[in-house]
Parts: sequence; C-alpha cells; structure tokens
Amino acid sequence: MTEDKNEFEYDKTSPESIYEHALKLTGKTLEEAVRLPENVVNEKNRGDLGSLVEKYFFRHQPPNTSDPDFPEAGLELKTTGLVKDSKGNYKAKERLVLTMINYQGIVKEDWETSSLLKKSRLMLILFYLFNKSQPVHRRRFVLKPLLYRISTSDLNVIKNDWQLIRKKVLEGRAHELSEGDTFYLGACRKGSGGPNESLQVQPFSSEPAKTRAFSFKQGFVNKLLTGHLEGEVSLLENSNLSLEDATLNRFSEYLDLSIQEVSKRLNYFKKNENHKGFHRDLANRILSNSNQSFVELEKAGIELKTLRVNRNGKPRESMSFPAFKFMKIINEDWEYSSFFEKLEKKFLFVIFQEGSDGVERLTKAMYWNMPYLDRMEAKRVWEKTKFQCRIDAKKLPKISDSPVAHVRPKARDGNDKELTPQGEMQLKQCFWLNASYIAKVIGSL
DNA sequence: GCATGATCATGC
DNA sequence: GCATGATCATGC
Repeated sequence: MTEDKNEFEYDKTSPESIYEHALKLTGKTLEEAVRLPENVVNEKNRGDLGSLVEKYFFRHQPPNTSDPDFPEAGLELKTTGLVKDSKGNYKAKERLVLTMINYQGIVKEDWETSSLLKKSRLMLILFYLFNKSQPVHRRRFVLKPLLYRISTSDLNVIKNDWQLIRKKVLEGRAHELSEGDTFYLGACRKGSGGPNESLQVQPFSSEPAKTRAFSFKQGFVNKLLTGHLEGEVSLLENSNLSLEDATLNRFSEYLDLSIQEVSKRLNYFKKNENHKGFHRDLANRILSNSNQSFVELEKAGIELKTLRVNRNGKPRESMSFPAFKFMKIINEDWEYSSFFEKLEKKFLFVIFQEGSDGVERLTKAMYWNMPYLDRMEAKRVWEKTKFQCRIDAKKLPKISDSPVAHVRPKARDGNDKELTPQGEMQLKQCFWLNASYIAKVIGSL
C-alpha cells in the first residue's frame, strides 16, 4: 500500500493513459490499491464502487453534467459485477446501467447528438467479482479493464433500440416501455418500486411513467465479457444489416422447404423417432451452422421458440416456461419473478406448419415481444397462482381461466415433486402460454 | 378437438 | 443430476 506520488499521475485527456492507470487495479481490491480514509474502510459500503474508484483511485471528480466522466478524453468509466456460473466461468451479474432516460429530453434529441451516445461511445469497464457479504471496496477486480468502443455493428443495433425507445415516448407510451422492446439497449427500471414507486411525467401523455435508465442488457454485457476474454467473432461485424434482418435473412433461404429438405440441406438428421429437440436444432443450425446459438441472439437475450402448427393453423402445443417452486413464488413480486423476466424478452418464433398435403414445412420466422396488455393479463395469472399456492396449491389457473396463460405440470416423472405451503409434495408446475393465444400472435388462424 | 395430466430427450 | 424445451397420452 505504498503511496508514491507518481503512481497516481496519468493524463486525464488520454483514454490510453487512463486505461494504463486502470491496469494497476487488476487483481486487486480498491482497498489494496490505494489507502482509503478510515471512515470509508469502516463503512459497510454496499453502494457505488464506481464513485469510490473515481475519487480515490483516479482522484478525479466527474462533471455533474451529461458529459462522460472524463470529458476531455470522451471516456465514461464503469464498474460492473461478475459472478461465477456452475462451471466456474465469469458472467455478468446484471445489466450495466448507463444513464437515466429523460422523457422530456429524449424527444428533442436525435441519435447523433444524443446524450446517451455522448456518454457511452467510449467506455472503460472495470470488472469486479461480486460478493454480497463484502463491502464494495473489498471486492476484487479480477480481470483487466476493458476499453470498449462500440463497434459499428453493435452501434447500429443500439441506435435502433434508442430510436424505438424514443418513438414510444413520442407516442405518449413511456409507461408501456419494457426491456423486451429492444435488443442490446434496455430501458430498465430505476428507483423504487412498490407503493412508493418513483414515477415521472412524460411529455405526450398524462399517464405517469416508471423511472427508467438506459442500460446494456445482461446478455450484451456477457458478450462483451466473452469478447474481452477470448476475442469475439461476429457475423454482423462487416454488415449494416439490422439484427432482425440478419437473422430473418438466414431463414429466408429455408422458407417453405419441408422438414426433410431442411434437414438434408443442413446435413443434420433426426437422431431417432423421439428426437424432441429436432425442430429447435434445425433452427439453431440455420442461425449458426453449428449447434451454438447465433452470437447476437445471446447478446440480445432473445428467446428462441420453435412452434409446430397443425394444418388448420393451431399450434400443436401450448408454450412452456421453466418450472417454479411453490415455496418461492408465494414470497415473490411479479417484477422479480422468472416468468416476468421471460415475458419481457424479445422472442424469435420459428414456425413449422403442416400443409394440406400433410407435409410439415418451415413456414415463418418472426420476432415478437409481448404487448403491454397481455403482459398485464399474464401478471394476473401469475398473481392468482401466487395466491392459490398460499391457500391450495392443488387449484392453479387453468387454460380456461385466461386467454393468455395457464399453469400445468412440468416434471421429469411422477416423482419430480416440490413441497407446497400446505406441506405436501406436489408435481412441479410451470407457466404456459395458451396455444390459442400463440395462434393469434403468429396470425396463423 | 381440446383440456389436462404426465413424461421424454437433450445438453450441460 | 437436473433444468429446460418439447411432446405424448388420456378422457371427455
């Protein structure tokens, strides 16, 4: 913990110099890298590591404006938490919040001069290992910092996302914003929820809107991380196509081909008669020519779903989601539930339909995200489920109880059970989107 | 034909 | 071993 004067000298106008300085944090905690005042050391600081790093490691006071933290270098400093997955690999703990969305301001901006672009064009991202029980100054910067300039292809996606968010505000629909609206750039909730929820006025509607911030979605941060760790290869790197066009284009070559023809073209065949993931495997292979999902889809947190549709236009099955735990859901809030998280995502539906000749063909690939009112209906079903779990977990919402969603078993076998609040073991259950609802969504009826 | 209950196949 | 996406089986 030496405090050599020279050690803290760097050029605030030069991104490279700031980066070089940040390198000295690698492998250390803030507490190990600089001498912190007693009051900071003793605090159980759970809050803002970024501010502490700026103040004590960079000895820098960021401007209190919409400019980036280092205005002359045009560089924004970010710290973000990592956790380890089951295999011990690092992944982003959460989305990376960039800057608040100013509903009054954004409608007057255009992309090129937007405060978001000004702030996030060039970023220095410091990754630390998250540990709930440690105060932030004892969390370790386990990787080298990432000096990140948004690539052209990513920039196109982000620009489209930004414009979509702006458009909603222009339409007086800021209260309907959802993270699922967009691919890389999310409009995430910010500030308190619940009864003291923080709300904002919006310019083109009297409806109060939730306070939101621009953020890089978790999936996108993960891909930055992966790229940082091993060097990324992107299919969009030299393309101006939007993400949607790029993925849909891949499907266009296969549209109206029979399953057998698709299978033959991909040189990938059904493993056996009961190969349940076959359609999904085909879709993944169309996207990537391997069984890895298309890198941009992961970045955007897109939910790939394959649908098989009867000759009369009805999906053969309702759409299942991960199982929930009876004991957990009774204490959860809708906006923190996994069903909510899923429904906020953008979906890519890959649709196989049986023709009047009895042949199943790949007929359509489409993006979708769930409309606001339908999400409210899903919320109702979820709340009902939570309520029922508390009093009688045997009586959960059926398909006839809602046009949108229902609850049904989802288990490995008859022994795959979970404890209910009534003290009984009951077959695991999950939420489903009704087949009839999906039919409407994909316009097959 | 559909609701409901139950389970399968795969990949990690 | 288990979560996940997907499908099967039955009965009305």
